[in-house]
Amino acid sequence: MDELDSAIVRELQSDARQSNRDIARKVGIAPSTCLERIRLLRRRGVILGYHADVDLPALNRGVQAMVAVQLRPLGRDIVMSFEQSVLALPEVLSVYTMTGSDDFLVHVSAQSIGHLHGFLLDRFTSRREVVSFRTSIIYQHLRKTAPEPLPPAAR
Amino acid sequence: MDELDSAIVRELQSDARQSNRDIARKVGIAPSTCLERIRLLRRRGVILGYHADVDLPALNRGVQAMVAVQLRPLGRDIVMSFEQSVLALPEVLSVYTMTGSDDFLVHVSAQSIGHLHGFLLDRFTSRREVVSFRTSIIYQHLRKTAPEPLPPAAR
DNA sequence: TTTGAAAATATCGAAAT
DNA sequence: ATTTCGATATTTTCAAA
Repeated sequence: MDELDSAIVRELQSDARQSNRDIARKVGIAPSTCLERIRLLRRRGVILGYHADVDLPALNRGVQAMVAVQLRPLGRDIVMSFEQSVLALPEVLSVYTMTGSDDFLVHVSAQSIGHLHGFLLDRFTSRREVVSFRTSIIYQHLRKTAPEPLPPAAR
Repeated sequence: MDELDSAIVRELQSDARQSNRDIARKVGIAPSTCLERIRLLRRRGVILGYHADVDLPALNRGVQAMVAVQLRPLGRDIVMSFEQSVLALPEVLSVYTMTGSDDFLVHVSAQSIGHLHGFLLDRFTSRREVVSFRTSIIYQHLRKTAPEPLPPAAR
């Protein structure tokens, strides 16, 4: 993971669909070298995948919310089964498992406030392991598409 | 946004770097048609971009946290300036602006717990508009890379 | 939407730096 | 280790049907 790898990763973060040739030119190496570097980054698990970022309203998902969930008892099986089954629901975008008074944050999106409400009533109130949940509507979600490597040593 | 567009979007969500030709074959149309559809999806703003998904530990970002922030007063200028300046910090991955007792959730990652602590002390305690913030360490973040379109009508 | 042809690109091996 | 070159396969791209 040298400076070259970082530069390649940065390019693929900002536009994953540009040609290998363009990336090679921008970072200043031969296309064959670039191709091999990208393959290694993929194989080493540095690059996990390439995904189109899609406008949520265009997918009929105009309303976003964050649901803070408390689960009891907090056994391994119950936690893992909750994570997996919740992530499998169409409305769910991601699941954060965390410390603190809430055990999970579930990022969801739905067609409307009404659909969101129905979804929560159907999928969360019915779960016996869910002790409580609080829902916050998301006005805006700003995401950084190309997080940079952080410096290793000093501060 | 017909069934064909959905199929193309789904392919680009799951692997944004596969060739137009492969996508065309999978969804059962000619490559030229597929190319034109992709261009239109891009121009219409359905597809916002293509981004490599990078392993956070490989970027020296082994520790993730969610910071719930309260801001006062909640004027437009203060809110927007907070969102932008926070997102510009290297450690910040995304900012959720929301309803509820917390005004923002800031998703951050850092080299270590120590770095995270230092970052929070330096960048949040010093802000006069930040009334309070609570930090939760994220054990795991499961993200759905290909959210599907939700059905338009019934429930 | 498709076909077909030209241009651009990806891919690989081998040799060179 | 990386690069350059060359040769081939694949892909993109666009004009025309």
